[in-house]
Amino acid sequence: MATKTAAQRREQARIDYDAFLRNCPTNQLLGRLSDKWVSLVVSALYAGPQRYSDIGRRIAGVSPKMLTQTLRTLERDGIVSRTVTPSVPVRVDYELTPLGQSLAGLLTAVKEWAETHFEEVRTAREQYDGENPA
Amino acid sequence: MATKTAAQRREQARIDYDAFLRNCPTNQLLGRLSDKWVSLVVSALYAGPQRYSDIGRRIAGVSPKMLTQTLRTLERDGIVSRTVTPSVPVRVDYELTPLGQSLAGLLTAVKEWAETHFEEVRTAREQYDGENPA
DNA sequence: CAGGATCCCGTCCGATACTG
DNA sequence: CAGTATCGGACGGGATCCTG
Repeated sequence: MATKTAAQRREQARIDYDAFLRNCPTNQLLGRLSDKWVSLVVSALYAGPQRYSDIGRRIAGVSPKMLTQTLRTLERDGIVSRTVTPSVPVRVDYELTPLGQSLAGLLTAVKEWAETHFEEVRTAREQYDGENPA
Repeated sequence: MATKTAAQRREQARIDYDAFLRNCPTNQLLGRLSDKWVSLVVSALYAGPQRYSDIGRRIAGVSPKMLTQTLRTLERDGIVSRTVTPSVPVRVDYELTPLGQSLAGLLTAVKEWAETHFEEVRTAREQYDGENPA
């Protein structure tokens, strides 16, 4: 049979739609920006250009792996730029691009919100947990 | 032996420090806010109070599970409030709390940044991929 | 309508060890 | 100093089915 059933057509539509969603560009990008390490790295660089290890020292608890990984994707996305100075030992500096600058203010604001409103969130949690016994 | 070796002391310090980091409150909170679904839900509610299924319809590709899970944690954190109207069928409305309102502007700004600057990021990626062969 | 429960697979990421 | 490589456990989150 060359014709498809309604169920088959619906299934195909669902597959197409899912593929579209996975490729949905802006959602993908938002997913990238919605990353704890991205926020922290970009906020750190907001203070000015810095070396790899300086960034690592500024951000508590980041592993070399995540730091490199985050910096690489940010470089690929045109948000940070990477400059290698071939001395001994090697020196690598990172800084925000103009595009990155435009983002940094926003992410830093979110980070600062987390810092300033943490107490309110904490008390909200306690109240919620009190009202909703385990 | 009651005394500890230097290595043991260092190890203990590392464990304590790790525990501190895991509990580091603001970083934890930032991790929560740095969530794709949180951004989308809060941005959606920024337009005003809405029903569960309305939010689901506004956000492309969200599963009931993630929607509920996200709304629950946001409610627990005092960012959204949940109102049940016991009719038939049941009706549940969500809206931002004042605390949530103060956050929503920031997250919406990030979401809009992703939408407006997507093209720049895309071309940056293409250039990067061209310069850095696989 | 607004979810809860369960299964389960992919990926994230921390720990560890090695290199130019 | 600034990474790279690999392993393995944890967990996010989609699919599916069920309920008040």
